[in-house]
Amino acid sequence: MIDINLIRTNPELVKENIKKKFQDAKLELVDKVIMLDSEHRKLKQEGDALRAARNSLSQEIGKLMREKKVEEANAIKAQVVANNEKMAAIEVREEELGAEIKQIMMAIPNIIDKSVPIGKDDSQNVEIQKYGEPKVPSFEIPYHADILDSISGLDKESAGRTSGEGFYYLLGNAARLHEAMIAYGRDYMISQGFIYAIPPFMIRSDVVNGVMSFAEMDAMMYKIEGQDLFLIGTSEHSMIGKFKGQIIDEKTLPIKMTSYSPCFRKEGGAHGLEERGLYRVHQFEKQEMIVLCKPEESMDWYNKMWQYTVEVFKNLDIPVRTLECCSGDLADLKVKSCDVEAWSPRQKKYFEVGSCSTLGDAQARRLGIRAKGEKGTYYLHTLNNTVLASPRALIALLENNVNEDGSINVPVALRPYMGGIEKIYPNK
RNA sequence: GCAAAGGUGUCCGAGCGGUUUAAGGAGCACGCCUGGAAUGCGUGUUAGGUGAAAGCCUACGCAGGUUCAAAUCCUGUCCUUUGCGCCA
Repeated sequence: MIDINLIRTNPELVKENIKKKFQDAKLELVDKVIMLDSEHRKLKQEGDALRAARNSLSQEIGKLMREKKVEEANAIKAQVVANNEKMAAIEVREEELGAEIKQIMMAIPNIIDKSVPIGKDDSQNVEIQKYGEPKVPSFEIPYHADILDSISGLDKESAGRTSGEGFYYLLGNAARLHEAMIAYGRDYMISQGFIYAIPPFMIRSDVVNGVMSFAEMDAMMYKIEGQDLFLIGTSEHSMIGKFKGQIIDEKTLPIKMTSYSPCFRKEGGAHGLEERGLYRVHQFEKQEMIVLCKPEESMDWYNKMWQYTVEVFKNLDIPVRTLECCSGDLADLKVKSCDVEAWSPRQKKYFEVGSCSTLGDAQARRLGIRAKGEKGTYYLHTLNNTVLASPRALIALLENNVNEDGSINVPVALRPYMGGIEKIYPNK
């Protein structure tokens, strides 16, 4: 959600931005909201005048009552009643307009950063960095579900019976590796000065609405029956929601936190869950990072944050590249965003393992997250990024660390979390 | 889950139908004092909207209601604390 003031003072900029995102259908919203806004303000002024009259007349009644001039007071009461009728009509319209304006404002995309490459869709995303050699070994890398099978690490059949499609049991060393990766990601972020948090795994609808659009919510979030609660799709939701409606002392900025949570996603509309694999599932676990900072610092943080993820994957012996999202692929709330992708030597291409975004003040404006300091009170900037999400990261780990004989190298960084094991051997 | 008490500005906290334009304090900012600081004294300081400005409007957890008038009364709801119950 952008500042309506920007639309008042510079509608062309807002329209230009919509065009850059190839959402021309939304262009008319700008003029429409300007119209509604001016009507709304006019009405508000009328309403304010009426409310002012009511307040002063009511006060006068109070004075007269104290002086026991009951008849005079009653005469004024009649005036206020008449006034109130007019006011009620205006207030209804005022509220309608306000709601309509808010709805449109939610639909108008955030202003993207100047540096964002222009492009229609994800095919035009731009590679900005590569780390490690995307090796294709001389032997054929098995499908990750087969690697997992070889170490008796995966049981989707049982999960199908208990929970249905899109769920899984991770077993033995596979489960341990999965948790080791998360733990390593966690400790890496702690070493970078982030505060570790375990947030609520369910949140209320008002928080959900603050962090995503209704359409996104419907496609992603599981709702708890009979209660106003949703299972989180990422801990970003509860971590940013934590600050809803707060005014934060500027001196405590930046707020840097790394959170762990399971993540639940309906994956509605996605082209199917894989039959055997773990690439797209209803439940995964993620170590996340968030930063809340002053507006002028957000771009620096953005660049630092995705580098953390690259560093984590580098330490797990997984080659990665970073792709910047082009304008058309950027979600409406985001100012700039990139995906960190891991190399798949089996598919001979990269696949997404993390996503880093700065939302500018849009999320903070929706949720009412402000800071107070020398320059007064202002909305602060919010950023979020994946440290590591598994089992997707586990897939990358297995494919990049499996040997021709089927054994799996445990990267040095993970060994402390694996009881010192250096290699995992297949048991069949 | 039951019961009681409570939710007021950045924080603490008073107010419990009209004299609240939300007392008082802490914190913060500025000034005086000082060689410099602490202390002390003085001034300012809730947020949002609207307006050129003066001002006006809105908000006392949230949503409704009663009233000429609601922080204050009523209803619902959420949260917190305490006690009881239940439970890893």
